[in-house]
Amino acid sequence: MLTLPPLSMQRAPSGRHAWCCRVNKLADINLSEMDNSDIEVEEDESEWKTCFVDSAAVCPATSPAAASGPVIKIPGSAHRVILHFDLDCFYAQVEMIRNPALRDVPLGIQQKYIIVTCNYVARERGVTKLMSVTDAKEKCPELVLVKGEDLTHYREMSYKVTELLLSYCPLVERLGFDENFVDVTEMVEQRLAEISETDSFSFKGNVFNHSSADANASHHPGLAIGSHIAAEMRDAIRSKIGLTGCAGVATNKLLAKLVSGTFKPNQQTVLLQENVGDIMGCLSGLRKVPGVGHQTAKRLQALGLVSVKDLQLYPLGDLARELGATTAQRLRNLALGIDESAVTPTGAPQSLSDEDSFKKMCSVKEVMAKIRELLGSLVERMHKDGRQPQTFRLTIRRFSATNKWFSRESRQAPIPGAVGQKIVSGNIEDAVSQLVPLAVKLFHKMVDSNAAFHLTLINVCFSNLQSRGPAASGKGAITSFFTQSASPRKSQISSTQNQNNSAQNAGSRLLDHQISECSRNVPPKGQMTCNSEQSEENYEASCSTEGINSDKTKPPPHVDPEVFRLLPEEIQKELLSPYYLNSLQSHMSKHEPLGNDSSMKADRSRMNHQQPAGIRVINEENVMEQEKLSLPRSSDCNFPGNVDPEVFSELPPDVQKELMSEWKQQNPVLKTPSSRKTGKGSISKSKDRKAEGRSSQSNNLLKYFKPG
DNA sequence: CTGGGGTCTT
DNA sequence: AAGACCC
Repeated sequence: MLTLPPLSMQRAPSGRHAWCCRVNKLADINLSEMDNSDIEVEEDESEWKTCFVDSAAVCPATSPAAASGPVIKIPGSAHRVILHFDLDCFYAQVEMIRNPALRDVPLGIQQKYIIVTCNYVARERGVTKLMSVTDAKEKCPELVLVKGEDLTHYREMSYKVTELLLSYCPLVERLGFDENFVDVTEMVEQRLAEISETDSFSFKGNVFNHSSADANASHHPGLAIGSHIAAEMRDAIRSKIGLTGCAGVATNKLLAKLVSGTFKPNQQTVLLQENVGDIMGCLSGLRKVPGVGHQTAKRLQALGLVSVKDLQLYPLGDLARELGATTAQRLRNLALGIDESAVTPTGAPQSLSDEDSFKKMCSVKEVMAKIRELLGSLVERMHKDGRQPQTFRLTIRRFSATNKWFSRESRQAPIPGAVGQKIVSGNIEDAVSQLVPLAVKLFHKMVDSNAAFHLTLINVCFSNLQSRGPAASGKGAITSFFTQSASPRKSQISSTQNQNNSAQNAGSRLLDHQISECSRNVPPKGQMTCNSEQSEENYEASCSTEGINSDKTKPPPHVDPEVFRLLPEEIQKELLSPYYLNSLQSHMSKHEPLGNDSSMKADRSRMNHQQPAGIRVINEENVMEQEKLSLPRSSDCNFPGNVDPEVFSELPPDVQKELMSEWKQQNPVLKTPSSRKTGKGSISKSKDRKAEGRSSQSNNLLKYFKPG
């Protein structure tokens, strides 16, 4: 079934600024062997030249006729504006926020024997990602190490970033903890419609392979506006959360991701269609293409393909014979910079797992102890999530001299309902006690404990996560908003993504609505002159969410939720005050002593701006004029509650001020009652499973978006 | 002496 | 259940 965007997507009758970009894109690539599939794509991509702004009216009539193959394509899908955000040395940044004294020292985040990431001070001294501790200490003896095996803080900060992005736009897809894709096509169209003809376009940040002289933004209005949106979002991430990162602006996920890494750190870059060939050609090898992993690269190398150009020029038929038609086409498209994949809202996670690796474990006793330990933290996380896991999986890695770094084995089993309910209700101890024997049973399906064994990793995982039924007590408008049943999933074909879809987007749509109310006074264009203090005031006056959220306040971790709910709102608020939480925190924990440096100066942004080799670019302006650009958009983004007051005092005054202003609002958090759709009697085929899962989980997602 | 997570497909 | 991919 093909679901088209509703015609009610009211678009101002502005034909004037339609995106009449010149589309030379693939012409830049010197392809001697263009075949039919390329032509099809070509037609599709060029279509948007001619039918843009009034696409809602044009699409239904034209798209079936235009389709040359079995796949129906909507012209609107060709002119997407996709952003990719990539936080700078994410774990290191989180640790530097937790302890600002780390900002000025070379810092490495250590997991076992590996430096998984490091700050830029350390990079200046030759430390790199995924370097062994030994090598790193050799390169940089003063390197300060922080253990990073516990991902809790990183996970929390990661979801704050995703939530902030969701407050602008519902189409946010996570990739790992530190990257997000955002499809801002609709936002761009909205702003385009509001633009007056006297306005001129400009790019924010870098433009790949262009200098300021020749990057003409008026030829690329969509990307130009996208670059301003990206700048606003990056600035929000910095001012509200305290993290810096890069962004890429392009017409698909592949290109957005590739271009976001061309200026690092803390910069952003636009890729124009005319430079697609350039950026693909710049890649040093096929492995650099996202989607081409180790195995695929090896198979391609066996065919004599090592560069992106090799793959572009390799006959598609030959490739299909080796890898299958689908994979062949996909890989070739990737090599050409073509990627039609949609930005799929990630929603709440599909699984939660906890693992530990070690040199040697050979006794059942040790195994049981480790399983119990892992289960303890996993069950607690699962409880906080609120959903009930239906499946448990145990994974091990055995030591073996040959092939030791790969190959894990796993066994899984259903979780008895009673155990699942204990997790949900918070009976952690009992749940763990009942899960341990289950895990041991699975363990013995893999390992004969009579014989000798040698494990190097154990992983425990909950999956098939199901939401509870609606909360017993009526909670008002928001709850009913969330408890709508899932609507039929839109067809995959529609990659112009319909945001007015259903409960699936309920949470972010609510936020989105608040935001558009907020931003009505904000000039749609990037060159705004609004002063941030005034913006904050406007925001507080017009966009408070207190009334909506006030009965969903979540108690601090040390307070019984039942008791907390009974307290007067004033008291609740006081308990939630960051100062209260902080004072508690400072009594309960202290910072790790810092190896050598005691200069507590919190000097942010001494990042050096490096240029990518062999790429001609310009730094059009200093991208972030931070103080001026901040837009009052996010409705409920709170700085982490577990900030030490001392740490806070080290922050730069401007950041402190912004944080204070955030905290003052201290938006109580949506506690999400969840909806459980009726099974609908389907043995969900994996395509549907994804859709169903996402829609039922959208409300749970909010759980990850609350202040610690 | 290559983490501790995740995703989706086969 | 394994294997591919991503960070």
